[in-house]
Amino acid sequence: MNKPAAVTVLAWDRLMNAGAVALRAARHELKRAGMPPLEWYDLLLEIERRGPCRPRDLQAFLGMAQYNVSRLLDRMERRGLVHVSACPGDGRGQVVELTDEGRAERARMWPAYANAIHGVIEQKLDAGERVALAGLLARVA
Amino acid sequence: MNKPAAVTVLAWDRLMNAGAVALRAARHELKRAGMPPLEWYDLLLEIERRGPCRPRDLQAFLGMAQYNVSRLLDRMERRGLVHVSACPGDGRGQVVELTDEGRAERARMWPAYANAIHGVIEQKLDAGERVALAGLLARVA
DNA sequence: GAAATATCAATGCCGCTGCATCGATCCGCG
DNA sequence: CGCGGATCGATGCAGCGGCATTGATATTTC
Repeated sequence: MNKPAAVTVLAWDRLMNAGAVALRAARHELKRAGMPPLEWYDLLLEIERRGPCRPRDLQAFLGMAQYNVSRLLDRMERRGLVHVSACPGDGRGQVVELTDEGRAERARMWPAYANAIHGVIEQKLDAGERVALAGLLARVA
Repeated sequence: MNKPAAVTVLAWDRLMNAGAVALRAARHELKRAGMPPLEWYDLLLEIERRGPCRPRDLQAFLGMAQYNVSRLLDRMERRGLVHVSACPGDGRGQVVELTDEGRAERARMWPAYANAIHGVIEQKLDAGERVALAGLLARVA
């Protein structure tokens, strides 16, 4: 069994904590602005960046569970943010693409999201620290 | 509106990512070992450290929602890990304390939890980096 | 080319979370 | 003391997430 050093546990605790704080902040800002849940943003942005893509790819890129992608897409399609169609060349699969409204909604969400990012990162760390943090966290994930 | 700098967004992304990775690892290890959910550990540890305490304090210390504390305690009491009794001096309140079984369960959970910590932090960062990371994250949260 | 295997996505079931609200108790102020 | 407001914790309801399984199609194997 691995008995982690004290500093390891400290870093872990702070990571869990900072992660929770960041999550809460993002959700709070989005809710405050009357926007959809945080997960929608990630999905919308991913599709916007990659163009039309398949659910199983979104699943892989975003690290989501298969059934969550399935249901999330379902909800988002019902609100007209994405369009899901059969995949040419693979009868099992689908292709997901953004609607104009989806693109617009993503853009509307950004300011609220940005507020959270600003409050959690920009307001608390100077430029050098941000670089250092990004570097260290890159090695973790 | 605050338009965060690119490095700010990068740090944010990596924080969200690392946080998710850590969470997944911890939950995975606990599940693999047939242990209770991650949240139970935090609650058990908090009570173990502070001694008997009141739900509303646990709520504050752990940053949980009131109703989640309430229901979590309820589940844990039913499994015999904590004991909840009326609070002397405040007819509304309660006092929560660990049972022996609660203490034992917390101890049993630790190795699985430690595996996750080891895999996410210790295996990926050297001692100096761990200190640096802990320092930076402390400023965030 | 037929049968076994793997991949893709959906879904029924249950437990947990978020939200709003409630009942009970406590506290402050006149 | 008595009333109004605050605090503590529980809970009904609805929505989301985890798990296991299914149905459909594609791919591999012989």
